[in-house]
Amino acid sequence: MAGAPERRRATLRDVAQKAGVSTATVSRVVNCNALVSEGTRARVQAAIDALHFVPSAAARAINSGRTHVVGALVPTLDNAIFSRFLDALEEELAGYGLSLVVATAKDDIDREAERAKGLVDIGVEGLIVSGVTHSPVLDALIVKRELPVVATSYFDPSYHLPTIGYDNESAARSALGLLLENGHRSIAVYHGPRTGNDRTRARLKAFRNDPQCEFRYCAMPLDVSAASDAARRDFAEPSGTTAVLALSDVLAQGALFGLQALGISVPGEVSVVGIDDLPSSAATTPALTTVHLPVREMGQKAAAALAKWVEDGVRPSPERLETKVMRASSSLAPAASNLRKKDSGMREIG
Amino acid sequence: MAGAPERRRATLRDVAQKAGVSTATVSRVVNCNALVSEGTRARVQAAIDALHFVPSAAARAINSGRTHVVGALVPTLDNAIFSRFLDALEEELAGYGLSLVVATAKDDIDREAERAKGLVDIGVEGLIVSGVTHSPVLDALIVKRELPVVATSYFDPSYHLPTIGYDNESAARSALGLLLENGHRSIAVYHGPRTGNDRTRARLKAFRNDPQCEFRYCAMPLDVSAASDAARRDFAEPSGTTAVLALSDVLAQGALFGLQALGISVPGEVSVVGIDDLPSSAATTPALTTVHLPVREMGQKAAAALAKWVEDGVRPSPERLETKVMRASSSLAPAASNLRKKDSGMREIG
DNA sequence: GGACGGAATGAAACCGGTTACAATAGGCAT
DNA sequence: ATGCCTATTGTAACCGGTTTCATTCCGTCC
Repeated sequence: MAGAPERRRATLRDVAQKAGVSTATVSRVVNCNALVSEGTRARVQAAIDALHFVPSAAARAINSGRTHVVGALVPTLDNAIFSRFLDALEEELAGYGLSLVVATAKDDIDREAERAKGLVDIGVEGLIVSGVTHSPVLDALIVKRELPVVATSYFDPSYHLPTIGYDNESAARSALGLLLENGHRSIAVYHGPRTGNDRTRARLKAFRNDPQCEFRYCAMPLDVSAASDAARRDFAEPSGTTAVLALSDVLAQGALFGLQALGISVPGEVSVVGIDDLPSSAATTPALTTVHLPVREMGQKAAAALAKWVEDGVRPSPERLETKVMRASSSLAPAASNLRKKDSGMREIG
Repeated sequence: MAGAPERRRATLRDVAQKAGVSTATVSRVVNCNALVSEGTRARVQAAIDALHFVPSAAARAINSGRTHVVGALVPTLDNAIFSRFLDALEEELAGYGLSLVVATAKDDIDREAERAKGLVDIGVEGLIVSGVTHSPVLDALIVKRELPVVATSYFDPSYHLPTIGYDNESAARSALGLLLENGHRSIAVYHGPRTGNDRTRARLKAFRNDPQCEFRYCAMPLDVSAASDAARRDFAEPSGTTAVLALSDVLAQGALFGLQALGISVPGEVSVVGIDDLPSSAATTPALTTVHLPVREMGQKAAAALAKWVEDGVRPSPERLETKVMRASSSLAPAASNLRKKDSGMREIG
């Protein structure tokens, strides 16, 4: 048999030897440095091709001190709102020559810290995180490494990391305001898990105890089916509740579908309002009344801010992004009609 | 003024000097090597803490020859089916100690190749790609680097890379079969862009020219609103079309919503069938009849296969994952009733 | 004809870790 | 006291590139 087919990948020295030049020259060729004669360049290039030489990223990184990789920690990828954010983030980061490593925290700050540790271990130069509630372990890591970190989906200029996001409480208040203006006084509030998710907690803060308004809070997994089931349960019997305010569109859509399954008219009998403005929320019938969260813009801004921090050492300022009510009278109607209906009889009899 | 506050990050040698030991000893402490006495370990640890020392990922990578990073190239993140896949992929990869870099190809093979180049430049040890149609540039890169690459969302054992996925044509045929069994003969086929997307092209192959069955193909952006608009346009006037077969659930949901907006009963008047089985497809009213694509399972299998290839050099075998019809009679009903309706008069008159 | 300047190239240090191997010291049996 | 073994630590080579600086070779100019 012939000798072993040489499994180790070719190095710069292999190429240099084969081309009969020094490693410095090969390095120059690889980096398109002009200071190489045409003949030499050709000879080196031939050696490179023959040996299938590809420079080692690690060796380069060790010299430049740069890895050109940043990380993003999101609660989950399995939710359109985060994947949309990441889509914009990735796109924009690529424009800055940065690659994006993703890791999911699953609403668990310990897991988040652990994953962050993993990202630092592979050499990320910066981090994007969601919200402002994190493990002390993560905070320590950030300080120790002097790691550029931008917090998103939240706006809080007093936070120790720059935040680029929206005001969650105010978004929820916008949604609530719509319902109150329309005379709704008995409202079911559908929301995802509170633990490990400060965005949800912030949104819940919008519901001050209001003596003239009754809120029924329903926690559920962040999942269309869960909200659909909840609506079917909650509205199977007439309850006097005239509206569902869902703290995220996934749940609002679920509620809408659940109500439709019961044959309850939206917004004729029950109004539904969401927060997020997913792409699909504009297309449901009726289209969902919701509060738009500018997640694409947030992805772009966060990418730009982190890139500048990583490249130029400029720590970004917090940025507040505006939310906006969408389709204010689509899956939302005045409560009056509903009250009338409630007076006139029970649904299962009528 | 005092001397410059020393901006460079501390290195192993800094720590060694401060602790009065050799770099080898510090390295041992960092790597929890047992061969260090308790006293020395404490002294070194103190120095590490004092200097905020964090080892360089690049320097480690250069020694181990491993970066523990793999890349995934997906068409887009802004579609629940891919983000769901990535969610499973990331989770499973983490279990193997691998981090995931994502890049979006946007259905453009040149952009895909360019992004792949970027991933290799940062040192990924392996790659996940979607489909089997790629740029020669990418193929060359794979060969040159002997890069482990797994192709997903597609099953083709004859392809030069191992594929882990489902048979797209067969999935489409399952969906079509349902409609045919139910007597539908005039079917609108809603699908996303054909260019740059071989999954869509494969699904379209299911529609052989069938003399007794009439297909109307409608290409549109992969987006709920686009399909909703299309349905509103297509079904505004009675057309004899009794069903919509959407090649992805995003479009099926859009069609469903569009039909509902027109007041057309689904499946009473028009049936709708999709492919994907998104989480939300189970919750719509009516729930969507669709063909389940096991994307979570695909994520897990792809992660396991790539991990094994990267770690142990074992090239995986192709794996075919089974698709499955879901809710066969939910948004789908026999065409007979519809034909009757069609005979009895035009909708806008009746 | 000798000094000068620029282009092409090479030698070697260096980046920040890991690790094979050598060296030293202390404990214990003989 | 001598010899051997082990535990601990240090020395230095090495990983695969980049980069500084020196060197060589030419063509020119005076």
